[in-house]
Amino acid sequence: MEISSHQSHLLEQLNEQRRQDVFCDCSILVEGKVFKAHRNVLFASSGYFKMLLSQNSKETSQPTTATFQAFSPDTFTVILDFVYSGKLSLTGQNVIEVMSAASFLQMTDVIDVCKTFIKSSLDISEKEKDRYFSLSDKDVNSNGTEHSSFYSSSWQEESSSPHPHLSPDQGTGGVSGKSWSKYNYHPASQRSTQQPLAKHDQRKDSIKKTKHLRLSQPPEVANFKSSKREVRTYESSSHISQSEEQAQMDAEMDSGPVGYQYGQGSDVTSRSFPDDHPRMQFKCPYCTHVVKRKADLKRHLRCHTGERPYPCQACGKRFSRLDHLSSHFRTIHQAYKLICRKCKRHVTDLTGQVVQEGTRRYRLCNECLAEVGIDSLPIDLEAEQHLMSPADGDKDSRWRLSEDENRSYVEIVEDGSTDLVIQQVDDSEEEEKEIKPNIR
DNA sequence: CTGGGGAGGGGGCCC
DNA sequence: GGGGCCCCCTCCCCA
Repeated sequence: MEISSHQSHLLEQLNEQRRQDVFCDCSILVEGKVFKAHRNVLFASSGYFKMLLSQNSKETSQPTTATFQAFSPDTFTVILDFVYSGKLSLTGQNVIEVMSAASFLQMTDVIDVCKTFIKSSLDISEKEKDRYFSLSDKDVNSNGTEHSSFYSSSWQEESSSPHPHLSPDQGTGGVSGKSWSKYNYHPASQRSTQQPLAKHDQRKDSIKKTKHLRLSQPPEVANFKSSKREVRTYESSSHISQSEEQAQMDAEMDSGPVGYQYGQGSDVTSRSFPDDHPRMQFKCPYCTHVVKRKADLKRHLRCHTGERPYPCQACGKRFSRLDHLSSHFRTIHQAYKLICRKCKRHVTDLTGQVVQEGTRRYRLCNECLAEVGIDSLPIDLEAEQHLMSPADGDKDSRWRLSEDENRSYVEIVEDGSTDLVIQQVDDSEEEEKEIKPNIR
């Protein structure tokens, strides 16, 4: 026999105990404000606390204290209220900081809700939403919550390793003495967190990891991806009514715009970036990257969303940035080195072809091509297909091929002065499949 | 095994 | 705000 109200009642009781400071065995100090809580509850709700308390599980006799300085008491209030009630009070003003705090505290549910909240307000995310929420492998948890696919895939792929570099022992102040008192949370701008990856780009994992570790920063830094992975591995006890949450989020969205500006108020700026003067900052909701310009954030976000709106008209390979497409086109399709890779003789497009081998493209003269074998797929044939039938999502006239440009790739190659034809398209599923082999 | 080069990708920043 | 350039990094391939 099961009493359905038991869980909520229990949580209410715990929340009441917290308010009255009854049996609270944990103090969290956030910018001078002390929050009382129960270790058990924190342990069960946050991967961060779980690990910290696990490290100090033998020291249960002493009340513990944690100190955070990067997020505000208000933010932690939202977090703590969620822990004890399952209700997350998100607004356009606090969502970034709540998400940042949640990512540090490894609270997956909160992150997901924040992510959805932000995503729904992002103009660039419209088509991405379609992709992630309808086309890609949906990840629906027990509450019916949808997770963006790249998050879930990342977690699943690497769910085995406990985060190696997020250890309380490596903490900023370290875990002092018997407990984790003085365990400080570094400002977001100083953290090196792992960025969630686009699902198709697993290789970047190692790239970014190495890069970020090298660039940074204190070793105690929480790895964003691995943190979430860890949290997911743990059985999170923090539940949230998604329908309620969605309704709340919708209400929030209706109430006002959600900006990415991080630190509109000097309070936020000075808190999160203590070394900086109060100025406009744009913080990535997926990682701790901070940029000065909104356009740069928009560009940066593509590395998280996997959006590649710039397909190469010659080979179909897609790029997240126009300048990368231009660079690709110059180096690959406007080949300056008109020499046969094999015999090193000068070769034109009449006497040879551009051959693709894996990600490499090079020229071979017809003779060497015959020696190598007919099986080598001339890239030109493939490219011709693309040029002859531009992508369907060509909604913007400025991306359209001009009459002069709208000729076969063979023609273009023959004159040796191929012009870059740029076309911005939607990321439809079909196209995604079509070009997938080209995306590494 | 190693070093060099090609290619892709991300960030900063100027125009 | 977008385009574009520069710089840097990593991965991959090849000699």
